[in-house]
Amino acid sequence: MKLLNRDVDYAARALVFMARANKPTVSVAQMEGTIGVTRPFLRKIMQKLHKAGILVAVKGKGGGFALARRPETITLAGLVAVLQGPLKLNDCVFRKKICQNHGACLLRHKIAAVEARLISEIEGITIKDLI
Amino acid sequence: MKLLNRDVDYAARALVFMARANKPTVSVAQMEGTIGVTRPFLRKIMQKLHKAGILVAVKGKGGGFALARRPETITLAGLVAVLQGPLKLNDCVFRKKICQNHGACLLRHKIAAVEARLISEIEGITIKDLI
DNA sequence: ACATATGATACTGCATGGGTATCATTATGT
DNA sequence: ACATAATGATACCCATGCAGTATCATATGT
Repeated sequence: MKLLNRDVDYAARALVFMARANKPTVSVAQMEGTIGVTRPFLRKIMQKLHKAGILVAVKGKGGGFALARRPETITLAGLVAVLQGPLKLNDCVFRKKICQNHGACLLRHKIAAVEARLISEIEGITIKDLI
Repeated sequence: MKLLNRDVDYAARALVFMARANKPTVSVAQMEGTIGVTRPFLRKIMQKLHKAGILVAVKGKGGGFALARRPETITLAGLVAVLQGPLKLNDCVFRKKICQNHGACLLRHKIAAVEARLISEIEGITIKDLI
């Protein structure tokens, strides 16, 4: 099981790169070498971050992306939510059925608590922490 | 992302069933209805648990499985280890390469800490807790 | 012998993640 | 105007892993 998929991993690196760059915009072409990923792949990630309001995009020659917020307000939990969807440690196999098995329900309950703590931990990690 | 796959989920239910049954052995046929899973599928899970030393198996008519240890010593972390492989939240995309990106390494470091806490939490959940 | 168990293994179908390709749109510089 | 450099949007492919099935071998109680 992976907590972070590659999108989140690359996104974190790209955002750190941008936070350090201290320029109006940074293009994907300027990052791809350092990040170590192909341009189309990184672009797809950046576009998702843009749609999510984490990045500002400037089209056209000389354009690129910029952080839409300060690094300390961009959390790992936010990146995970955008690039992986919500964390659901608690994906119950019962789904639509009514849960008759008390043991399993206790399990849900306990896992939900673990999930909540996990989320609060990754909410506490920001891009600023990674610079 | 799922913390627990179905194997672990069904395994937990089966082990709780067995702990409650208070019989020398419980066969898969006796459990399948309550657990809500087909016999061959549950058997595969039980066999893994047997190989891992969590269950004792008795072959032949009237046979079945029994817990090899007391419920309070069978942890969720143990089931995960057997049925999903080790938790690696920290699957670094750099792998063989030397990590040159400081930001990413800070990320590893922080995720490793999260992982350690997560594991200790699921080590604290036992079958006895679910009965 | 037969019915009932587990042991072991191989196979299939499907969902997901990782990654690529393509075309459209927008802005800049000459 | 035109070439260039950038993002926007989408569709697609492929490898992997999960979920589930099927089959045969082995052991045991009646």
